[in-house]
Amino acid sequence: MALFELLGRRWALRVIWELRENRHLNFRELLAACVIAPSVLNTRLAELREMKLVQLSDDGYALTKQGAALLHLLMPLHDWADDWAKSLKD
Amino acid sequence: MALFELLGRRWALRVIWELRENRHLNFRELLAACVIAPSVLNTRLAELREMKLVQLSDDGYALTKQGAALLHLLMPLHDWADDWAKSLKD
DNA sequence: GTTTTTTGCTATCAAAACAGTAGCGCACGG
DNA sequence: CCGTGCGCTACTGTTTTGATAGCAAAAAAC
Repeated sequence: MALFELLGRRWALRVIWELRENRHLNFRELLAACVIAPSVLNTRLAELREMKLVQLSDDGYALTKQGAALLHLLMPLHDWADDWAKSLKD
Repeated sequence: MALFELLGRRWALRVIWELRENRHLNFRELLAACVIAPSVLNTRLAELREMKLVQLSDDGYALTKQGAALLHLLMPLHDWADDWAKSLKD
């Protein structure tokens, strides 16, 4: 389960999420979107690039084909999180 | 996205994974299954219990209904990880 | 063609999280 | 009592993260 090791790092999921819908964000936009320290963002981006989930193109960072596929699987999780958050309030 | 904060912690996903298929594992079994420090496992379990994803019953730790629902969404991710791991070797 | 701005990224250092090992307190069976 | 198994804590050292400042290079503006 190398995936758990990758996703079980702070901001990994968040970065992928911010690049949803084929968004292209540059370093500083990602920085602002996540509200994260640049040093951490940089190491996380390096890992995600190493893993071929994210790539840096001319107009900013974006998901690779595989990254997009992963995000696609993550979407239902997002809906679940809403219900879950609601149920926690009880 | 409070979910990202929860899952973006080491071993959180792994613990949920180890409790798949309605398994009931006690503290030491989880310890052995994950190969993790007891202090970390304990804080992770505390968080997961707080989040109502895991519960401690008479015969060990197990997923709550919501935890099981989350795991269910995580399963396809597991399959994807296989393909992904293969494609990384190229 | 030299300032100015923008961009990806690094340096530094403090705080928090994690890892590894030992062991405690409690319940239960004998 | 005494051992066993349980959930869990204490302690110490390492790694990761957080926060701020700033650099080098390229593009833009003047």
